[in-house]
Amino acid sequence: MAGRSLKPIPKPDLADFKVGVDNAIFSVDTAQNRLLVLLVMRQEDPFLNQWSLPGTLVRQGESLEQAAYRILAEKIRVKNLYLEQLYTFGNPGRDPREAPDSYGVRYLSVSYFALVRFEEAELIADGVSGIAWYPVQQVPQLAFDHNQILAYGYRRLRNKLEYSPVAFDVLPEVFTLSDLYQLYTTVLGENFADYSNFRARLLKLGFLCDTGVKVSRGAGRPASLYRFDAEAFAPLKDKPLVFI
Amino acid sequence: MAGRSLKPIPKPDLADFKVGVDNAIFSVDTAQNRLLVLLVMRQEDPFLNQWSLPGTLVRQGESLEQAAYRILAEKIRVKNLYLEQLYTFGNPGRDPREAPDSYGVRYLSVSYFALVRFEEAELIADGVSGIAWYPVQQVPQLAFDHNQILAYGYRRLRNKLEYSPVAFDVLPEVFTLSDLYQLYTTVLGENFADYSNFRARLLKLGFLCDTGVKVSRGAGRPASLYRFDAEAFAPLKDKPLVFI
DNA sequence: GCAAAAGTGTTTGACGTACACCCATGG
DNA sequence: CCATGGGTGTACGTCAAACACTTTTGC
Repeated sequence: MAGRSLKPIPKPDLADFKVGVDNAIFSVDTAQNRLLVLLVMRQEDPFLNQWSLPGTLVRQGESLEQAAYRILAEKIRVKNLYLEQLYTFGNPGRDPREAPDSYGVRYLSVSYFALVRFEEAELIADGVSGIAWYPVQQVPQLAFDHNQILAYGYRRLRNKLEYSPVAFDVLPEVFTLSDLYQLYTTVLGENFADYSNFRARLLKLGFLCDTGVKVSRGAGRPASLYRFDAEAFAPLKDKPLVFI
Repeated sequence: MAGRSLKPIPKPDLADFKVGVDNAIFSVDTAQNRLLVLLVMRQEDPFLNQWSLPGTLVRQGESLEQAAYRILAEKIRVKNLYLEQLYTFGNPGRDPREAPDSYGVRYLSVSYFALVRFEEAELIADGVSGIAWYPVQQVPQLAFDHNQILAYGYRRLRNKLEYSPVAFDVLPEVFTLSDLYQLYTTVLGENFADYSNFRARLLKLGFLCDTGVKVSRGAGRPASLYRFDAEAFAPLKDKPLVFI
């Protein structure tokens, strides 16, 4: 009825989108007890010369996750990492490139959250663009709504640590229980069990096996090196766990 | 260097997107102890005449959440509900409308998760389209990747129940503790504390207040009607809670 | 009175919390 | 030998699990 032509009635005013992927990439510098997030200096408009989360626009034939891995690989070289989707921000007007009359293309951002091993993460500086680890407590004003994305990622990181074994994706193959404890305190603060109880709980879970090898770091009794036993952990997967 | 023209170097092959919002809308039929999800019969290609989650494409000037509320309001009339973003699916090829040569527009889906009160939810049947509550255990093959979205939403629902007060968004103003317990068992199965312990734990949390009013349903001792006290709950917000 | 549903209480064991204390090394 | 960090043990309180039992209704 009252169609404009022979073709089916056109959909009312659908928005056209470009889709971006923005990564909140965290790492833990246990030596300095700092939780870091990777920021890059924008090389183009909008927000030229302002810090932002590393991001990219999704290309033809590329999945969202592929885009997330691509942007990550462009910025750092890393062997071990944990990555998962975070949240999707798509309010109209969130990107200045959208025409002010709200006509034209919109920019949607699918954010990803990543945790990488600080010691092995090698930043790829191309000599032009700025790129740096920032302590999460000291990040400046970021481009777009990236501060919001970062806050979201930070919250997710803290939750993940409490009930999933992400820490082991980012620790070396072998590590001391102090290393593990320090990672937790750096991310979560001091507001949880002391080392003694943390140690007892983790060991009782049964997926950390003592390699027997001792390592001495400066003064004090040498620590045992432990290994995360993926097989022993498998049955606990998807079970409600408490690492706190 | 080697730019094609005076204009800045064009971005390599960015994908163009339409963005859809798909809702996994759940409700609990406590009378029959069934967890239901809302399905609609598709009226157009692709997947004509196949069941799917209610969805829509995002319009100009419309936020993702607005689109989620719009599609929900088109299908059911409901006063109380809980809604949150679920996950974003954007793999190339997830929608048959995408040209097979992977050139042309892509269809991305931002999924939302909703919980509504079954008794007050009034389905809007326009006489043409099919719309129905399906027990989650009996949903048929759905259009697109909607079975995957549903599985994702179902998992989220179970998690939410355990550590957040979503149940009270979907219970009547006053309710018996049995009502509450039945809602939990319907969603989570029987694999948690018995009624006695459930009751004791919830009451100790202190945000359920006894109205004093009794209600009798058939045989058996009449039950007290309780009310969720939002003020008493406020300090517990964002704290790790266990409703199990 | 009896079945059915609501509500109370009690026992037990597991576990988190907060400590005190022993062990092994470097300087 | 002592400071430093690693590692072990214990005492206490809290709470989840299981279950027995009482109360109040309909029939």
